[in-house]
Amino acid sequence: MNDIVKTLAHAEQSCQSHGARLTDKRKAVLSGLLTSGKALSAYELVDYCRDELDTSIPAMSVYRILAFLEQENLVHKLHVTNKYVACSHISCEHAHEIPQFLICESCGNVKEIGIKKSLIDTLKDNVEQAGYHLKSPQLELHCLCQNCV
Amino acid sequence: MNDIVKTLAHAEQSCQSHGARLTDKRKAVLSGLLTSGKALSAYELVDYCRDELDTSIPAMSVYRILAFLEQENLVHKLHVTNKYVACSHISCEHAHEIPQFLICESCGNVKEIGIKKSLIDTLKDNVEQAGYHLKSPQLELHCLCQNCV
DNA sequence: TTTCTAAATGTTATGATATAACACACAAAA
DNA sequence: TTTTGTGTGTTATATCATAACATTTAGAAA
Ligand SMILES: [Zn+2]
Ligand SMILES: [Zn+2]
Ligand SMILES: [Zn+2]
Ligand SMILES: [Zn+2]
Repeated sequence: MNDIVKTLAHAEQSCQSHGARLTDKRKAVLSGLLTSGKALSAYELVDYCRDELDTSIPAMSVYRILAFLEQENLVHKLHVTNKYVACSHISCEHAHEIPQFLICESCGNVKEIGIKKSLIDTLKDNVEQAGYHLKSPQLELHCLCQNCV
Repeated sequence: MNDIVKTLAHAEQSCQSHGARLTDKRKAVLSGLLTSGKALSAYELVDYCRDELDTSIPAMSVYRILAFLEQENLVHKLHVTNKYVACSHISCEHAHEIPQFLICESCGNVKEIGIKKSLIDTLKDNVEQAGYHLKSPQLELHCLCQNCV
């Protein structure tokens, strides 16, 4: 059983644990993201499912499926690029925290990291000092990955 | 002479200082952003120029003008919302640094802040530890402003 | 099993954001 | 005045996303 199959099994487990259903189509979309290892647009996922899995899913459905997967914390949306990535912690036991992303500007690879809480706290302080309240410290940082530096 | 007119004069000065031209149309777009005080989309700026300034500028031109204004550091693009804001430091003398933004999720107001360099350095360290290289530390944070908390 | 219901998916239309390609206008330089 | 480059207009099209309504399907209730 390869990693992706294992991860999909974990994802299914996680959904079932609170009565949500990871259907075949939802699995197809999630596996597309897991396989590519990078961020893909909804329409790129339509293409992937058609070309690689021989599964036709209209764009509208892909958007709905992505919304479901986001809710389940199996997928995250990158707002800066309007693309979607599989969560890196699907197989982890710990509760999911607010994620931070390093996005390679050159090749599109994305790494989901946990930034030290102390740094986030300092950031929060900075924001409060400016008279605002930080709602979601999801950072999406423009980077270069090791291969592309 | 009100604040916006002053700021526009500063902007014109700044352009002239290196041979760039702040044309009437470019001024119209910039003044739209300055007047609104919040982030606007390109198409919202088309509407603003038509309705408030009686100046018809096609969307294509607004995009080109925004690209010009960004290059001049007079405007910044918020990637998370695909909107544009006037720079808060147009009238400042200091060189422009990479900006950070607090975006109110509720009312759309945007505050451009300078986050402490030490914090950004720590962030950079975190990113390097993850094997990536931070290219642009422009942060765009989802917040609530004082009015909306 | 059959019927009912809610969830999931399909279909069609449309809106919103953005860029490409080429034409035209106009101001500064030669 | 002619030339040249910059700015702007026009049209077409790509890309991202949602609304509204129809149909299918899975699971619960009868
Ligand atoms: Zn995650
Ligand atoms: Zn890369
Ligand atoms: Zn600025
Ligand atoms: Zn607000």
